[in-house]
Amino acid sequence: MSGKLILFDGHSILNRAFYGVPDLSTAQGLHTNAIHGFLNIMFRFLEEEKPDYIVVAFDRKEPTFRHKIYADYKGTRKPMPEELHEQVPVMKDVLRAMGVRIVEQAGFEADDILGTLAKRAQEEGMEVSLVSGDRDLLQIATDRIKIRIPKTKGARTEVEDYYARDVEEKYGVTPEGFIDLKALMGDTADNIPGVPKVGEKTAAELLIRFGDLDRLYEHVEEVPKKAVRESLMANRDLAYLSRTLATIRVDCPIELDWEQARVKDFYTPEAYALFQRLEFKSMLARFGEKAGEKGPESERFFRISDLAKAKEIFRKAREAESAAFWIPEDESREELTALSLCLGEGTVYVFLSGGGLTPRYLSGELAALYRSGQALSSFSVKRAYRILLSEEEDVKGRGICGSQGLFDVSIAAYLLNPLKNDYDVQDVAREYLGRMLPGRKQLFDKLSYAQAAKQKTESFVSYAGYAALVCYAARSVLTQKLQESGMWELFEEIEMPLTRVLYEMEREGVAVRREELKSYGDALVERIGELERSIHEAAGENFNINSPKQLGEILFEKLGLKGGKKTKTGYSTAADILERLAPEHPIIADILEYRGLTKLKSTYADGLADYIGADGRIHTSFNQTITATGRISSTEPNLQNIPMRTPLGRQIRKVFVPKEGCVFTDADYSQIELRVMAHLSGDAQLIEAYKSDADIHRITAAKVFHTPPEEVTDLQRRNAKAVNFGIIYGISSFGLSQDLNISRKESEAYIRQYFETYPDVKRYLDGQVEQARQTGYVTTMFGRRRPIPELKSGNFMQRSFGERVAMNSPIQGTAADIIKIAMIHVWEQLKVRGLKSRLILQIHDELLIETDSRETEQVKELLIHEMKHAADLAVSLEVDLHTGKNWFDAK
DNA sequence: GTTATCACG
DNA sequence: ACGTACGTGATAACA
Repeated sequence: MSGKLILFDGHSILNRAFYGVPDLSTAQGLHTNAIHGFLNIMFRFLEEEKPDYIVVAFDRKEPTFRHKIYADYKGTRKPMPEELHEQVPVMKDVLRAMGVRIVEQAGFEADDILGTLAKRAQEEGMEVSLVSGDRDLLQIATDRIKIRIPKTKGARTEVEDYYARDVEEKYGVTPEGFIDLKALMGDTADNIPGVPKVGEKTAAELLIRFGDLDRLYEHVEEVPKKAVRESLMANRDLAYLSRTLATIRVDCPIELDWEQARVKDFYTPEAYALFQRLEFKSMLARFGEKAGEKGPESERFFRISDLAKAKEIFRKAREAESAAFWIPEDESREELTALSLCLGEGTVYVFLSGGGLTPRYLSGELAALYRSGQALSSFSVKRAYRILLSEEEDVKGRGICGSQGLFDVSIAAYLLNPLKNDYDVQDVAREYLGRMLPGRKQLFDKLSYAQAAKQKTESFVSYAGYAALVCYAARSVLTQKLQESGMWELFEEIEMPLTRVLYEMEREGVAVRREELKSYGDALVERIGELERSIHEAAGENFNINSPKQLGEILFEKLGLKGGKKTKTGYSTAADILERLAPEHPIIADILEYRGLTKLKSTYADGLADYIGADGRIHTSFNQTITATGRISSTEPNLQNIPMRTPLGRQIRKVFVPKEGCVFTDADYSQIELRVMAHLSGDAQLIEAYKSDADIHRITAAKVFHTPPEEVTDLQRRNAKAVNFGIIYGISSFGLSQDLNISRKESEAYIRQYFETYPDVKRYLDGQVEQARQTGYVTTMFGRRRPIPELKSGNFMQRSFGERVAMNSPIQGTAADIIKIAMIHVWEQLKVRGLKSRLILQIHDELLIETDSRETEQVKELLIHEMKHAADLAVSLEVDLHTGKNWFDAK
């Protein structure tokens, strides 16, 4: 019999993967990193070797024959961490689902099973590879049994291969010699005793001189060192016992027909379902490749370029129950070179411009379909508005912000699990439709998306078709899940209307004075140069101050400042560390100033300039599916982190200006998160504090420090403020002590006193953690969920993080919900009142309106009103409003 | 592509 | 004993 057998040491590879792969877990909180790592290793070897047979061996938890002869065998071994332990049965399920033969046998270890199978296969004429994470198995290497040990070297994994001759070459002993070596020196990992006084060196010397254990004992008198000789003679039984323990058995009574181990198609429906449950995205892609070859996805998409046919289809579309569409992503024009439309499962049309169809016609038909009131589902409705709204801005009869009946698949998927990175076609298809679609890479092969779109290849048609199909099919599934989880109203009344608001905010953009931005940057350059010279002089050499590595070496080695290591790569040079060091050396102050100025220059002065469009305005993107808590984020550029806290940085806001005839109106919520917490906790003291309409930090300081409010010192107020923030972040005494630069003890006292002052706040926060433990998630006032898988972790750090998140997310999330509601109401009011003023930016608790000078009073009134009344809380929502001729003045 | 740092709420 | 504040995005350095 010939053929190739590959054997895997189950626990050893799983163990290696567990410690080598960063923590991963599913939304349900099941850890999966070891399984993922195992499969990666396994696939890698399978691809390389293309074996005919495969077996994975596992240990059983019952004692083995070794325990019978030596009770302490493996006695020193620590139990497996829970995060790994829970993965073992799942790993076995995965292998079974893939049709991989698992062998385990009571009374024997995986090593014995592997040894037995390897020898048996060799005798039958097979070639054998044995993959294991540890070196114990080297003893069974021969010239036809190759032991393969994956090693993680830096980021890559390398494999060490050992035939018998490689073992001799590297270790100077034969594979059998390995057994005797262990018998003499013992093994702490397995708790094999060995002979006292004999370590690795001595054992190797003895074996080189005498050959093997038997011959060593025949000539034991010839051992030169007295101590060793006597120990050997006194511990003869122990040596032989150790040898037995160390010997891998090759005669286990295993019943295995090789046919049961034959490599078959791993990509079974069972494996698919399991991978999906484990959220193994990249693994599922393997099914996609297979699917591409075999083509079980046999949908046919109708390719349309004929005007008469197109007209007929759009007529049908208006009468269909509902429709889903997809449009190309990177077209900024208000016309369409391609459009796909799904009117029911199996009815997908892909329109391509050219022939009788013009881009103008396609976009017009889609807009008309929207205006007809047809329910439409799509990915990124926000992006689609440029087409949907191309003919007229106001759409009557479609509810708030014209979004009624529109369904954004990505947003729905985001609400159901906001922790994911992507909500694209493949993700949704996999997650909610149980279908693996070919990814772009597979579909377009070497072509980029843009090239494929331009050439309108067959694969482009199928990509477009799938996208519409998925939108259509996902709508009902996602709707049901949103309803079941109590998030339908959140979706329908907040998130969907918001798409329109954000679309128009992005389209409006904000005007930026290019020349002023330039001169702001130029002014920085001079001072940066001065600082650079001064720093290099103080250091005594030129180096790159921007490199934390080089800077750390200069500060902590050359200049000998004490800072120690803080990051895994070297010294930390973060600002808070340097600030503590400032009195030690004048260079520190310069470095901090240099850092601040270069940040302003590169990120803001230079960075923003690249985004000023031909219209003199910056159009950021507001993303609605990024954050875990429900906030929106801003990218390209990020306009939510424009400097504010330092006087110089703040100056940059002067370049953000309203257009001719306008002023800026800027309104921000006063301590919205603290007020939300007062409401959610129902704490009478905190609510009362807010009703008194005074400085909350001062009142808190008075209560916490038992001082009359008017006698509260600045320091006390500052500390109380830090505690207030800490509470919202999911307080920890360590964090607070760091922030205030005080001792752990003092911060603990602050926290204790805070909770004594506001007892229901404590009850509330504890309740959130408890609820998260019970259900796996927390919710905001408006039903938004955040799953917290970290709470199930066995890792203290992860679990603590989960607890803090459980406390913070409902607060941050509710505040995010409230300002979203305010934005929708403000947008609507501007619209119904027929005002020219426009909402242009949102910065979490702040709204900026480019206000027509004749409308300032109206805008002021409506903005304050809508923000204050966006939600009905136990405390009032207060708003600070300013106007100005630029963003600096309006804050 | 990842890491360290720092800008904002 | 563990080693921390919550949520983001952009840049430069370095692998």
